[in-house]
Amino acid sequence: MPDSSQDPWLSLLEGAANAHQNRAPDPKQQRSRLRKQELLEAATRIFARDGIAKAKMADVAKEAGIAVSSIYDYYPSKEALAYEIPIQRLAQLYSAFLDRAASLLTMRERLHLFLTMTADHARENPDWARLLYLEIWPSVLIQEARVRRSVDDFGRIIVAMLREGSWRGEWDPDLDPHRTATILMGSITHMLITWLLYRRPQDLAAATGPMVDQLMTLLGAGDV
Amino acid sequence: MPDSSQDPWLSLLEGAANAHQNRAPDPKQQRSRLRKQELLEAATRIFARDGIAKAKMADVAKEAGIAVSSIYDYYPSKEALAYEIPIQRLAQLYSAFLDRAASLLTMRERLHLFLTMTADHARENPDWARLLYLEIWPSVLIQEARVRRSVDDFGRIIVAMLREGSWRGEWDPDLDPHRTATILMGSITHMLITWLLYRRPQDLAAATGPMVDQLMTLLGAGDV
DNA sequence: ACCAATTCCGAATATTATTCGCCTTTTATC
DNA sequence: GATAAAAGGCGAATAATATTCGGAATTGGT
Repeated sequence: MPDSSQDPWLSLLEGAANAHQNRAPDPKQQRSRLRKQELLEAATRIFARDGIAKAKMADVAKEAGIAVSSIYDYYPSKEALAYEIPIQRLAQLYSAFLDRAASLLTMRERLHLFLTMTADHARENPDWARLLYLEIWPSVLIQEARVRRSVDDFGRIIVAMLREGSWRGEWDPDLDPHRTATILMGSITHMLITWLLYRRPQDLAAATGPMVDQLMTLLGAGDV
Repeated sequence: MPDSSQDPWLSLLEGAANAHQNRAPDPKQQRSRLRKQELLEAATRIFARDGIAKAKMADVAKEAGIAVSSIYDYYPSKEALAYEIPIQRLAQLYSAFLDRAASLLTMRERLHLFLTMTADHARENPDWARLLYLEIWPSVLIQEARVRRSVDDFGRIIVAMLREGSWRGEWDPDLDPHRTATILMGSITHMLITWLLYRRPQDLAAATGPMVDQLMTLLGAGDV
């Protein structure tokens, strides 16, 4: 295990990758654990199709093949059910990035990878992405700490990587990390939103590379 | 009046500035027209505070000082009421930009002004901005043509200005206008979302200039 | 095989958007 | 300024749907 105490961005990332851990223990019976996961996946499909507000618990129950009232044995409310969805997969993304980032040498490469993986992750999980980017990310209503943290970690990771790169001299040390992070995150999420709503660009995978390349030019050249 | 047939971006902008025109005629009685506007403003406050989904029509009615059932004399549903809000003010923004853009000479200056005015408009109308950027813009659910058009016009205007600037040689003609527009819009809206949710940066007015400047460097230098 | 905990479900309950019927106010016309 | 027609206003139903409740069925451990 790398010594994360030396790298603030790394320890932040490790924390984010583990943030999905429930405080509540898993259900006792095996049947229940399976059902809980099935239910979450059924809910993802229904919520992505109809939007959280308009989706009916009756439809979720039918999709999952259980009774409406049984949903409440697993999640206390429709909201709680909806908010559980992004947490798991965001943590997966952070975790996968953690693995692959280790073998890279520069922060520039890592930043490039992080943005690319974010787009790929959305492309591979479009239902989840609809829910996250179109409904949950910008929601005024989310007070629940775990959700907020998962989402905010995204920005914190980018800011930390930008700081680390400045420190290492990979780009202009005067670059404002928050402003630059806003540009990077905003551009990627806006590309994803456009794709989710209109399927443009048609070939998201092909469009991601040039987009990230153009964004990286913002960083300019460093003194290395 | 300028000859908009020569400038695609200009005719687009003129169309957008007039898009708020209702097809339905205004109510006959003056009392009613005032009430309708008051109701819209009361609804803006309540929806911004609670979110559209959680806001109660009873609260909107109380805020507006009328009976719940009277709301339905003006708007056919809660959704229709919510969606009316962004249309009006977006058209105001486009219209104000149209006025001020006329006196500028370069597309670079116009693009700069458009982005700056967008941020200022949100800062001056935070309730409206919460509704637009946090709830309506990314909503999966919006099929209503007028709302969708108002929002999409924003992107179309930027793309048209980018094309015009390329044509005039103000920047690299190979710049992909859609990709660049995604970066510009995404960055600005993400900055606004962060401000609306967390009030960071604290001084949005002061942060807007540097943000727009940094974005404009993406365009590079042209052959002029 | 049996017990206790868990899971499941149909039937209430509660909340809230929307509709309805009737009364009041305004506007137009003379 | 009287009157009728139209528009505006509201309290009381109605309807849709999230959530709770009580008890039956299932499971896992012994």
